[in-house]
Order: sequence, then C-alpha cells, then structure tokens
Amino acid sequence: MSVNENELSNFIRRIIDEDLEKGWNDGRVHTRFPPEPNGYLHIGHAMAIMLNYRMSQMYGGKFNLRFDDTNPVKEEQEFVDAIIDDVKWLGADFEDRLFFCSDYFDELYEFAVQLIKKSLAYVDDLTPEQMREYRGTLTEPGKNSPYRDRSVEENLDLFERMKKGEFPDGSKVLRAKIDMSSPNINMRDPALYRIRHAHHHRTGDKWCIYPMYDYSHPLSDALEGITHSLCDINYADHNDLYAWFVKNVDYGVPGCPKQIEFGRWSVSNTVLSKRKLRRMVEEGLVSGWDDPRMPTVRGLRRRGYTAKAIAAFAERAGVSRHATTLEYGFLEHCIREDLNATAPRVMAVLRPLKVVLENYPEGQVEWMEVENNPEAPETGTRKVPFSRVIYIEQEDFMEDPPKKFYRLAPGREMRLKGAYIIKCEGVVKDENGNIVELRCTYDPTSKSGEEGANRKVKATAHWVSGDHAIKATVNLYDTLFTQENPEDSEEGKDFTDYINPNSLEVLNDCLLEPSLADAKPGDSFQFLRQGYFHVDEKESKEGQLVINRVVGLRDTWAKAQKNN
RNA sequence: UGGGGCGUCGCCAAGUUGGUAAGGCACGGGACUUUGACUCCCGCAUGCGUUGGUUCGAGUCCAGCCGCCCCAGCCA
Repeated sequence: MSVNENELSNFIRRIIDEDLEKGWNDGRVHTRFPPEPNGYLHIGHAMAIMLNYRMSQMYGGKFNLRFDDTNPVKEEQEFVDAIIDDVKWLGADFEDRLFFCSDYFDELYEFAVQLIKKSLAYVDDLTPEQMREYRGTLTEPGKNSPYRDRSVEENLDLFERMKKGEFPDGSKVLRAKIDMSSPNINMRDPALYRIRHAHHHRTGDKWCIYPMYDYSHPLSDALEGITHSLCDINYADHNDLYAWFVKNVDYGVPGCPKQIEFGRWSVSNTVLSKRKLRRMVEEGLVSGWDDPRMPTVRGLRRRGYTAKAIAAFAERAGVSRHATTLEYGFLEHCIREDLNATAPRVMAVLRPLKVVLENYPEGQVEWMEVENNPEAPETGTRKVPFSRVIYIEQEDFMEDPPKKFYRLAPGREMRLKGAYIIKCEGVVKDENGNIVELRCTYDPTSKSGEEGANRKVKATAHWVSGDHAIKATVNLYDTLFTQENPEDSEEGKDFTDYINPNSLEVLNDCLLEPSLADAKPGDSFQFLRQGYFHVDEKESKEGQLVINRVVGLRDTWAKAQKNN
C-alpha cells in the first residue's frame, strides 16, 4: 500500500521541516507517547501512538514509550503491562526506550531546588480552597499568595521537610513563581509538587511528594532528548508553561523539546473517554475492557482488527488542529482492505437451511477443490466435501422472491460455489408453516471446472455438507451505540441510553466446513458473503469454536432492500 | 465578559512566496465476476463559516461579523 505524500499530518511535518532547516536540535527528530497508566488504551490513543511513531520513522528519528506516572493514587501496574503490550502489538517500536517519569523523581526534585534557588519557586501554605480564591477567574486577575515572598532559605528548608514527610497531605505545595495576573491561568503560579502520602506502584513509599504533570512533562521530555512533544489540543494553553520550564531549568542534557498540539479524534457510534469506558465495564454493559465491541485496542484486537488496519486508519485519517469525528465505516473499510488480501476463504453457514439433493446418490461424497483466496492465488486450493444433504444460508432462499433477488427460489437455479448448480424443486414446511427443508436436484454436468459449469447462473452461494460440518458459536456485532455521537446526549439523558440493544447477536448452531477443525484462536477467515471472522481465544461450553465477526462485507443487496 | 484554538463536499483531508479547489471514506451509475465481495471505469464543492475590502486575479492578504471547542485540579 503506497502512502500518499500528503497523508499523516502535513502541518506537523511543516513544523519539523522548518526545524530541520534551521538545524535545530542538530537535526534530530525524537518523539514519544506518554500515557498515564490509569486505564486501557483505545483507538484514539492508537492514533496518537501511530502519529508519534510514524513521525519519528519518517525522519529517521526515535520514538519512546514513557509512562506519566506522577499520581500514585490513580495508577496501577496492571495498566502499565497492558499498555506496553498494546503499544508493541500496534507495532510502534520503542526498542529499548521504555521509560517512566518516576525514574526521574530524583532529578525532578533537584530541578525544583534549582528553581527555588533562582527564586522561581516557593512553598505555599494556602489551602486548596484559598488557592482557588487567590487564582482569580477567567476574567479577573489573581492575587499573590501571602507566602509568595518567603526567602530562598525558608523555601529550601520547607521543601526538604515536605519531602521528609513532616507535613500532612494538602497542607503545603511547591509553586512556580510566575505571574498571578497572567491572562493565561496556567501561568498563575502553578503547583509543581503536592504532598501525597501514598504508595506508588514503582517507587513504593520512597516519596510522599509527587510532581505535577505540567512540571514533570517538559522536563521528562528534555531529559530524554525529545525534540517534538506531540500532544492533543487540550494542552495548547499549557504551551507557555512548558516552554517556561524548559527555559528556566538547567537540565544538563543537550537539546530542547517543544510542544506541538494536534486535534483530538473521536469515532462515531462509540465513546472514547476513559471515564465512560470504565462505566461500561463496571456496570456490566460490556463483558470487559476487551469486549469485542469496545473501541479499546484490546477490544479491537479480540474482535479481529489487525494492527496493520489500525495503522492504515490512523495514516489516512490524518490529523489537523481541530477536533474531528471519524466515521466508524472508515475503520471498517480499513480492516476489510487488509483482510480481503489476507484472509483465507472458507465455507461456513451461519443460519443453516437444510437442502436435500434428490438425485444425488446416497452415501456418495465428492471432495471439491476450492481456492483458498482468489486475491492471493499462491495460497492454493483445498478439498471440501460435498454430499446429498447440504446446508445453505436461510437468506439465500426466498419462497416468494421480490424483484432483483436472484438467489434460490422454487423452480430456480443457483450455483453452489466450487460444486454444482442446483435447482429448487420443492419446499418442506413444519406444522407452523416454517420452511425446514428444501428439496432440490443438482445438474451432474455442472461440476465446477467442467464444461457444463460454464453457463450463466445468476447467483452463487456457499454451503456446507451436512455429514461433515462442525458446529460453532458465532458472535455478530453492530456498533455499541445507535447515536453517532453518544457524548452529545440530550438534556436528562445519559450516554448509556444510546447503547445499541442489538450490538451483539449470538448464533449457536453455525456450521463450518471440516477444515476449520484445525482453526486456532487468532485465525481470521472470510466466510464468503458473510464477511470476515476471527477465532476468539475462548471456547464455548461445549468446546466448540467461538468466532467473532470482525466486519461484514459491503452488501449491495442488503442496501437495496433497506432503500425499499 | 479574559486568554487560547478552530471553521474547505455527508465524514476525514490537501491547498504556505495570492493564479483560477488533490486524494480517501461514503454515495450514485456502469463493466467484470463460480463471493450481489474484490477489481476497474464514470459521476460527485463556479465553491472554501459570513460580509465587505485590497488585487488583473483570494480558500490563500486585510477588516468586521457569526459559529464551535478548550482553560479557573494540590488530575493528566
């Protein structure tokens, strides 16, 4: 797949190109993905990961994975492990550059001491409530804290005692001394360190003061030699602060990072906020973070999305400075494109309808040769058994077909892929009038590959031999939400009110061709017209395969029906 | 009402010394087809939030409006 020159964010490339021309940072390009380990990654994160990673690759640079683990009360090792796993799976290769902000706590502490000595930071005793009052509002300037002019010596002493644990949580905070009347509220003496007597998942009980994001992030970037710190537009107001720390701290490492903001992505018919996804899991609205309907990396992966498809999605969607909503169908297009090229074609019937071929000898079995993937002829062929009783999809037969339906109907013919042309001679119904069986005849001269097969028949369907089929459970999915943007809920409505009640349909008695007995978790297939499927790692109670439909095919017949 | 940011086709997105609106998705039409898939053709913004201005010429420059988003955590 060739990538258009224009794809993947021209505006960021323009900035980098200019930096390179100026010889800034010796022409290095070094990016990073900085998650807080407080949840699982979703498709929005995957986009940011691919943006950072591809940007570094495009310029022959490097890419780091760094955890922003500065708030021990929200973070857990479980999430660290899951995130590392997801980033690796996505193919964003950080090589040996896996870092943690918590690894820099000693340096960060020294940098704070440095700022105090420069009279650029002070210990404040204001309570959180008082701090809010002193900060002013969006339209009114703030006022200086009465503790703002403490001497360097006193600040040094107080800060050290904060570190030693002499003060309770919330009693003191280290703040930068910038400008309480700045129109940018982030510059009104932001907090650098707060006291938290809490156990950190990596540093244990070593620290009871923890640095704030605004302070630790630019300096962590600087220490790692990051050149372009890509973050979402929410942080645009923090850019001045970011630059302030980089400028005012002598961090002793060559190079100078800069922050560049990009617009956030959302995806239609789903939600991406961690808070909302967590609710979905905690309220049991989905089976877990890896529910195949979830927009999490783990969910998409279990559903059967490939890293390649997600990378293509990120690449083509691009990025700008404004918030965008990507259509779910665009994601589907990307996975179809990948699976169309790679997924073996296989016969499987989701909603079986019994067909008896009256003129086919009882007990006879023919092994039909069927191609594995016409898109990849080198994958060869395989043998599929054919016999007197076969099953086709219920939807491939209509007793009273409307115009334009050209599959099987009474008196009509249809081709069975790789086998024979059959003709419907009769319909068997139960006492309730439901069709339970079709009586058909087959044309013995129409065997696939032989002369008689070369006649036009309007439709071709997949099928499975009754004596040879194996059973499976198949999960069909639809979008999790009916609303294009569930976040935009009306007054008095919760986003969960828009959950699609039909987002999951379980089919228990699907029939698969016998070669699927060897299928392993993680394998993907195309069940011809039924779309692309992925074997789940879990088995059903009866030990059958559980198969997730990744995505259906583009279906012009279904669309035509819908438009009627 | 302070500051920051954003507005190009239904959804993304190119457009950057002003020169006469790329591409993808979706959609419509057609060809091909032992997957109504795939593939391949064709079509799809006299228009770039809006109103004026500058100019031979403006999505691109200027001015004014309109609309949307973000910021007042000892969260990230």
